[in-house]
Amino acid sequence: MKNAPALSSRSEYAINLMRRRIIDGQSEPGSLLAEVAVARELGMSRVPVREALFLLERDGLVEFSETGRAFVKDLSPQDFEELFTLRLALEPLAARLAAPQLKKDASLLEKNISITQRAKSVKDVTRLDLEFHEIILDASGNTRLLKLWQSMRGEMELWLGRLHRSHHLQTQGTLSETADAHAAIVNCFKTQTPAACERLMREHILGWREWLPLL
Amino acid sequence: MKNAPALSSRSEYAINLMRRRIIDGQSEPGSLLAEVAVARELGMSRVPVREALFLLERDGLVEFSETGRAFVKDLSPQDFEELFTLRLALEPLAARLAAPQLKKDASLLEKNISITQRAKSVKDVTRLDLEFHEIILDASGNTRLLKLWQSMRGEMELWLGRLHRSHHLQTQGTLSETADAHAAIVNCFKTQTPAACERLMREHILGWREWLPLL
DNA sequence: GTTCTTCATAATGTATACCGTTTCAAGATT
DNA sequence: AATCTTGAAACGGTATACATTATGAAGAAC
Repeated sequence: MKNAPALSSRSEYAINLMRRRIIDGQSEPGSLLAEVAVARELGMSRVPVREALFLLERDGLVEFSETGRAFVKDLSPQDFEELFTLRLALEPLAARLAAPQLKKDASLLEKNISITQRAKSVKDVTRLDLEFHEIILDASGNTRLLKLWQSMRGEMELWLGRLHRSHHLQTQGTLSETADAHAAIVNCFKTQTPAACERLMREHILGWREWLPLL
Repeated sequence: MKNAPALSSRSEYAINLMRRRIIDGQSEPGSLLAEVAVARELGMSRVPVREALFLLERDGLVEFSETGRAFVKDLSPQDFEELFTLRLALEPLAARLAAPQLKKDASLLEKNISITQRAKSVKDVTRLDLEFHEIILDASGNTRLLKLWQSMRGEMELWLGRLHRSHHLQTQGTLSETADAHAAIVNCFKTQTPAACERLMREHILGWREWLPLL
């Protein structure tokens, strides 16, 4: 038809494009994502678009009405509180489970920190921060735990993106503080017990929450 | 409790049927669920079947190969351990969050217990047990917490179903013990603090784990 | 002005058809 | 016997077409 779908499959292409548009705020929260309109714009049929919308709903970036229409998710402060509550429940657990593995090999975390220290934009640091945490979830060895966390990641990116666009968070302090806090966590993994790692991660998440504008 | 698109009839029908077949063990673990075959058997086209398979994957009853073929999930003991770990993380939290609400009104829980006391089959008690817990998750007021739990429910039913079929659990003791334990939890909600409810729920989940054959 | 009705439009639900890829077993090769 | 080919059948990815329902604005009734 029109433009060649770059990535492996069309639905994957549709997912990535819509995902970015939603997180970057190009798609208005609450706006309708009609299958035909999206399909025509992306140069494909409704079928892969439909599939993409299903997967984006799983990631919390899209929500369906009772009659099956897809809308760009409009997160509320309460939604964010829910996400925070779940991070606080899942991440310290993941840190404890991952501790034995990360004590042996924390190279991925260290590499992430080293890149973070050189990062310049808030956007990059946000992404690297999430990746740091995801490395830990992955190292926990609990595939379901990882998947649950990943299912919330999109919503967190969405929330943080909107926050950055509206509030212009002060970047100077947070950039280095993020790397420092992460370095402390890595040190804990290398020298302390799993229970200690769990406690530190809990404090880290609590601190992260304190940081954000209350809105 | 509506999710995703309307699923007015056909895809919903397909979901319910396949779901039951998988949990009841009529569909062999690891067997292929080819879209054409299922569609022809259920008297519909591939489209609603395809949608049903996607949603069943979200519920952990189906898994896709890299090339997109759907198979009946084959749970391993490790899978069950993961589920247990997550229940232990999420349910005590839910109990604490739900405590204020349930202190005011525990009628749904009490009704569930009353039905459980009169239940005869292990199958019924298993279902009522899960419903009891889901009532608490629902009362927590955290919609994401509830959804995460629901996404694991299918796998738990699947595991328990296979367990019952292979081990013939002794039913006499567990039937009444389930109702008794649940009654104690309700009493805790009505008279104790949220933190106490959280601790009791943790003990309850740990006890539940002890019960099951190790396999 | 407000509420109810109507109805064209728009959107999803579903079916069918085509195409490319994967699969797997029969046959070839060593 | 074990391994490597190979090709037809099976299967999923996608497009298109049709069916059904929801939506929302314009008009009717009060």
